[in-house]
Amino acid sequence: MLTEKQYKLLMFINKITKETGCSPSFDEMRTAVGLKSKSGIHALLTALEEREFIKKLPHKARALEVVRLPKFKPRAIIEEEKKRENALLNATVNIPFYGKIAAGVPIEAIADETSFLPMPFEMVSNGQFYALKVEGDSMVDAGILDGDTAIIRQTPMANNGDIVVALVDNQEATLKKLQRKEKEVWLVPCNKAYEVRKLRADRVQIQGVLKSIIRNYH
Amino acid sequence: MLTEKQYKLLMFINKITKETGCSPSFDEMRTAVGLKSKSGIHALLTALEEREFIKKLPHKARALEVVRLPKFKPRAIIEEEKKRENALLNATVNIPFYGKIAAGVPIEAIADETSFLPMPFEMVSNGQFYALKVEGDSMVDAGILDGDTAIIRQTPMANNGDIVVALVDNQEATLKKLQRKEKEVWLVPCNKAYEVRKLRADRVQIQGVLKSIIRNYH
DNA sequence: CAAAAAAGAACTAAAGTAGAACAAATTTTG
DNA sequence: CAAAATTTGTTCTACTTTAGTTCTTTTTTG
Repeated sequence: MLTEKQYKLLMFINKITKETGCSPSFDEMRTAVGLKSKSGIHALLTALEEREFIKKLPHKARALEVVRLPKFKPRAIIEEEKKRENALLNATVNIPFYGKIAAGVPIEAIADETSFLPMPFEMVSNGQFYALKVEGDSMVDAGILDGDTAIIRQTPMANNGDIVVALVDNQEATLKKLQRKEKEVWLVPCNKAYEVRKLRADRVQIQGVLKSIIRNYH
Repeated sequence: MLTEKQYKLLMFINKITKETGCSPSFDEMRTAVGLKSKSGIHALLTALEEREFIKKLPHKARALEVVRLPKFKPRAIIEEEKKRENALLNATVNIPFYGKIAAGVPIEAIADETSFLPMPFEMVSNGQFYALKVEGDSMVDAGILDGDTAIIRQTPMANNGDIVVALVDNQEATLKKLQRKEKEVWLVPCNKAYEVRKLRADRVQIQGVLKSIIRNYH
């Protein structure tokens, strides 16, 4: 069919002739296409004529005729097709499964050697999510058991009362209820057998907020 | 008719020309079809021209034109498309969402007015599943909280210790731990505040076994 | 192992860009 | 109206970039 420049020129000629009833001059075309010399236009016109998109009367001024245009789909249709394709692709989203939490390793450190967990698109459409396997019983009173899968929204923003993934001293990641007290951060377990950890705020980094718990039996 | 590669290339050319009005270059086609060398494209184009699917001006850049499209897809393409479609369909399965349990209504009775819950295919591939919203706190010690979503495998077969959906007297459906004792069925809550219900076996009907618990925060 | 497909490299050609000289057409004007 | 002026189109050269062709070698595959 055409090269980019040929296409651009053809569309310009078509537009001008439709609008004004007469062909553009070489200099007008030169400007429109963005060249500094007319010779380029001449070459382009020759190419267009060779491909039978225009006809021109040689040695006549402003004597071009658009014979045909490349047939293409309207933008709207193309975009609609893309949307539909996306809707299908979005049926599930694979979120990274980072392994166990409370394993004493920052989450970034294990971010590569991951498997993936397919999640329904609706559940994880807004934001970055990842999954962790819960280890230990420190949250049983919140209905979070050893072996449960936690779906975490990756964000440093959390409110008091949220259950969060907290990284302490860049070392140890745990899932706890968040409670900020002045310059301290309290990591509150949901199990009377455990104690609240009260830490200086700068020692704690929030790596995400609990969005869902999934537990599989058998 | 056409080989897989020829078909793929033809469709690519068609798509690009329709979308942009310009022909793709050899390198673009090379990438699209998945070759590492342009010579292969040349061969494919020659074949396509021989079969009169395209016209090309030799020794001109981006001067291809699609003359016609094939009526039939190569078998390989059909199979590939099916595979991809299946992969997407399998990505999630919609399982029926029957509403609340412990609502005192047999599950069949509400089986029609349902919404659906998309579940990753892997989780619900073997068997018939449905979802229920858990109501009440009778199972909190098993980490099942009020408002949790229970994914149930529809089956009358359950083992001692399984958490099941039990229908009592064809009336009242509850989620409890199962314990069979001789001719009795015990429905064991997981909350010290509740009492075990000991029922004659014929009064109890198992409607499913708990497969998963899903809980969403916020 | 032979035919087909693909890769790779070398080569050739076209496209794009620019500038200038020139020729033909068109318009202006004396 | 005809010469002059001006606009417009053509052609040539030169150079860079992009693209297409062809041939040989390698790999794949039936």
